[in-house]
Amino acid sequence: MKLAEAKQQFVASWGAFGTHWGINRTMAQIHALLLVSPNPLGAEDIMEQLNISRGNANMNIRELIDWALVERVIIPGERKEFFTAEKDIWKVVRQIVRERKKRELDPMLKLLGHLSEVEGDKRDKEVKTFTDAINNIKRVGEQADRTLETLIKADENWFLGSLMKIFKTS
Amino acid sequence: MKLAEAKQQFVASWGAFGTHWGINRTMAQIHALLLVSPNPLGAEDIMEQLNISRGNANMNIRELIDWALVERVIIPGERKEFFTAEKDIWKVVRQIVRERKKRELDPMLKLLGHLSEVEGDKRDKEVKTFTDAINNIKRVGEQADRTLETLIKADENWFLGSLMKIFKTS
DNA sequence: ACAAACTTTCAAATTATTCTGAAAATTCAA
DNA sequence: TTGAATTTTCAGAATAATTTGAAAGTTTGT
Repeated sequence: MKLAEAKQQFVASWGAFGTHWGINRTMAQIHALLLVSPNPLGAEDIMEQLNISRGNANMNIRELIDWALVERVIIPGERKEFFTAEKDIWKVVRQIVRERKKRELDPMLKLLGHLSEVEGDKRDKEVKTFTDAINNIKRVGEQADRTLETLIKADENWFLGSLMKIFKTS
Repeated sequence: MKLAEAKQQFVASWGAFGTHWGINRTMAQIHALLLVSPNPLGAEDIMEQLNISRGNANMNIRELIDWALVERVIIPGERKEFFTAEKDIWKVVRQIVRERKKRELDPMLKLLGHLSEVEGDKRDKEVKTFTDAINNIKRVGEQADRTLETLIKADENWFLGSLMKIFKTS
C-alpha cells in the first residue's frame, strides 16, 4: 500500500472512530492528519487535504487546542500560524481521559450524590430500587474515578510495565 | 427531593450522558428508566413515561436487547411483552466494554495492522512519521485490548478489591 | 497610520440523526 | 380459522449537528 493511500485511510477511519465516541468527525480527522504529519501544518494545508472550509478548520483546530491535543507553532519568518499534534499516544490518551473525567464523570458523580438523598420510606419497593440503583452506580463511578485518576498520574513505563504484569498474574 | 422528581432527573441526565458517548438519548433514557424500576415495564409504560412514540420505543428497546443490557420478560397471564434491565452495574459495564471492544477496538487494531505495512523507504521522513504513529497507536491499542480483556473476565470482587489496592499502593 | 496577511465569527445552508405514526405483520386465544 | 391484541417496519417529518463562506476583526511589517 502506498503512503498517500494509507494516510487517506487512516484519516478516514480515525474520523469514523471518533464519531462513536462523541467526537466530531472533522475534529478527529484533523487530529489524525497532524498525527502523521512530520511537520506542522497551516490552516491552508488542513483545509486542502481534508476538503473543508476555513471556518470549519478554524473551529475544530481551536477545539483540539482546547483539549490540549494540538498546539500552535510559530515558524520564524512565517506570518501565519502552524499546528502540530502531540505524538506520544500515551500522553494523548491521558489527556483525553483527564478532560472527559472532568467534563463528564465528575458532574455525574456530583449528581448521583444528590440523588442518593431522595426522601421516602426505604421499605417502599420503588424507593429502595431507586436508591439501590443510584448507590450502585455511584460506587462504580467512584471506583472508575480512582482508577482513572491513577491512570492520569501514571507514567508510560509504569503503565506498560507494572500494570500489564499485575493484570497477567492475577 | 421527592422520588418522582429524582427519577425524572436521573433519566434525563443519563440520557444526556449517553449522547457524549455515541449512545442515542432515548436509548439511554429507556435504560435508565428500567434501571430504577422494580418491576418489568411494558412498551406502553415506557412510551408514556418518556413521552415517545411506539416506533421509537420499539426500536430502542430492541437495540438495548441487542446490547444485552435489557431482556424480555414474559409475565404469565399477560399477553404483551415486558422488559427489564440488568441491575448489577458491574455486569452492565463489562457488557458494554465487551460489545464496544468487539465493535470498535478489534476492527481498529485490524486496520492498524494493515496500515503498518505501508511500503516506502523508512529514511523518508513522511514514511517514518506515518509508520511510527501507526505503530505507537497499535501498541497502545493492544495494551488497551489486553487490559479490557482482563476487565471483562474479572469478577466484581476481584476488581473492587485487588485492583483498588494495587492502584493505591503503586 | 496604513494595508496586506491572516484569523475569527456567525447566520444561513447543508447534512445527519432521530422520531413519529399509521400500515403491515405477527401472535395467540377461542 | 378468525380477529383482537400486540409488535414491527419504514417513509416522511422533525430535530440536531455540522459546515460553509463572506464579513468583521486582528496582527504585523513598513
